[in-house]
Amino acid sequence: MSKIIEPLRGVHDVLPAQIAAWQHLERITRQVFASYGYEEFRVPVIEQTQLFKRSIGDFTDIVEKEMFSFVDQGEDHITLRPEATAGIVRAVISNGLLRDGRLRVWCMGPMFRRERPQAGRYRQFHQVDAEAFGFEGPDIDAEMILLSARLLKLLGLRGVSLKVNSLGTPASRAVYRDKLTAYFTAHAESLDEDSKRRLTGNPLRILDSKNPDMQRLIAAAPLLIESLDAESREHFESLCAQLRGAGVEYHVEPHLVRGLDYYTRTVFEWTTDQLGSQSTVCAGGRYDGLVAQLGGVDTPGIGWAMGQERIVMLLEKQNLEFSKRRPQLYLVLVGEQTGIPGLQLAEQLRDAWPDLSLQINLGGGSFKTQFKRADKSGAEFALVLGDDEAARGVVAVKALRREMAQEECPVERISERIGNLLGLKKGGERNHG
RNA sequence: GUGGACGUAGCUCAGCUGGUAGAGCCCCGGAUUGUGAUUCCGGCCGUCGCGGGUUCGAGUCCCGUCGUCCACCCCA
Repeated sequence: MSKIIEPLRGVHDVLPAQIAAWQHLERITRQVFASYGYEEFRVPVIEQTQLFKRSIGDFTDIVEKEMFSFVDQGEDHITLRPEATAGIVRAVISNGLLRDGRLRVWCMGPMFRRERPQAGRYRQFHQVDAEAFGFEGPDIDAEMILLSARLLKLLGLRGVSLKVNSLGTPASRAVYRDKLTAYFTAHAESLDEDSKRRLTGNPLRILDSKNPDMQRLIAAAPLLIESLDAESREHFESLCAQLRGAGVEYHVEPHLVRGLDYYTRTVFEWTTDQLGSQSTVCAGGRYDGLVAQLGGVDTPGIGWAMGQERIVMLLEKQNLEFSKRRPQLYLVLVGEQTGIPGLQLAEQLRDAWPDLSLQINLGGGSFKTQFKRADKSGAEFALVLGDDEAARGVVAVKALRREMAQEECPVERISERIGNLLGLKKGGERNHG
């Protein structure tokens, strides 16, 4: 026996027992995006390293130390995407999708960051991602937030709250940044180590510090919202008015800063207090300069990302139950001559009822053994085909979890009988998936 | 990247101050002829994360390493 191979650090398997929560999330996601008229978009998980450096920012933690980057045999510099926006913007430009001027899309898939793992923070993790291009006004900001709110609500989650803020235009943010740098420099002796480091790199991040000793200093710092240019202020106020109009609760959080360089004006974040320090479940913002920065026609953009693992953790924590897909029928086959008739019976039933789930006993076994398996499968009914039934052209039907006497049914009438017993509909469900 | 806790059967865990491992669940089989979930009986399962060291002897002590988790950093 050779040594078993362990999974890489920070990556996880989603086991069959956990899949119901994931499928619930995926189903609701598709449903909600469809209800807002967003189209699904699928883009590669690998891109040129340069793409992320240019979009996320050279001096962000993500680019500086968290990317899985490598040089392939053709000497291309490749990176596993650490987030979705950059790739989507690239794809939108590459495919000329902005010729229509406007675009609303979403995607779902794995992201990769080489961080120190923790519950709710993994090296391969998954995000649901929404992006919209070509909308100048705050109406799209409101729609994006409403969409995320609806998604969280339909997932059944409780205890998430919304924070919003505006970072202004790059120009007004630069003015604020200078003010802030001056303020913190004047109080440099009270800064902790992390904040001293951030003072030169990204002083806005100091505002985000969790250090209790810093809170006094931060509270007295100049507010970004006071440095906003008039247009950004108006944009933000309009957004807030729309949120109120739509009945969405929010808090203006003047210290809310996103870590990626490309954000402008609106930023927002949904958080929970149920996941320890990994409290953000969904976050995003506007990135008006990014498309131009990546070589496209200057087009405003906005987007958000939702951490699927974090959502699933919340679903599990809140004990939300999802209907498990289990077989409705288990076909017990005992005897020398029942193999082929059994297959034919199963296929006949599947032909008749596309939505039927039927598990066939494979590998033989005594009646007792097979009934044990039937029970464990979760099936509603066991169908029994033994030599005796096969010879007489009948199938025995036994209810496994409801009061009903065992009965026999001629093979030619079994489809109809099963359809009645399980309440199946011809042609199957529509709207599935 | 920094600090800390933990790591024993598939799962949940027990194993006192060092003497070469246990329970429950799960799984498999049986309780007279072709019928499950209960009950009873029996059975399988571990290089005690990995590698070194101390010792006559280590799951138990020491060092290293890998992994998980917590906080920070950062972020979804």
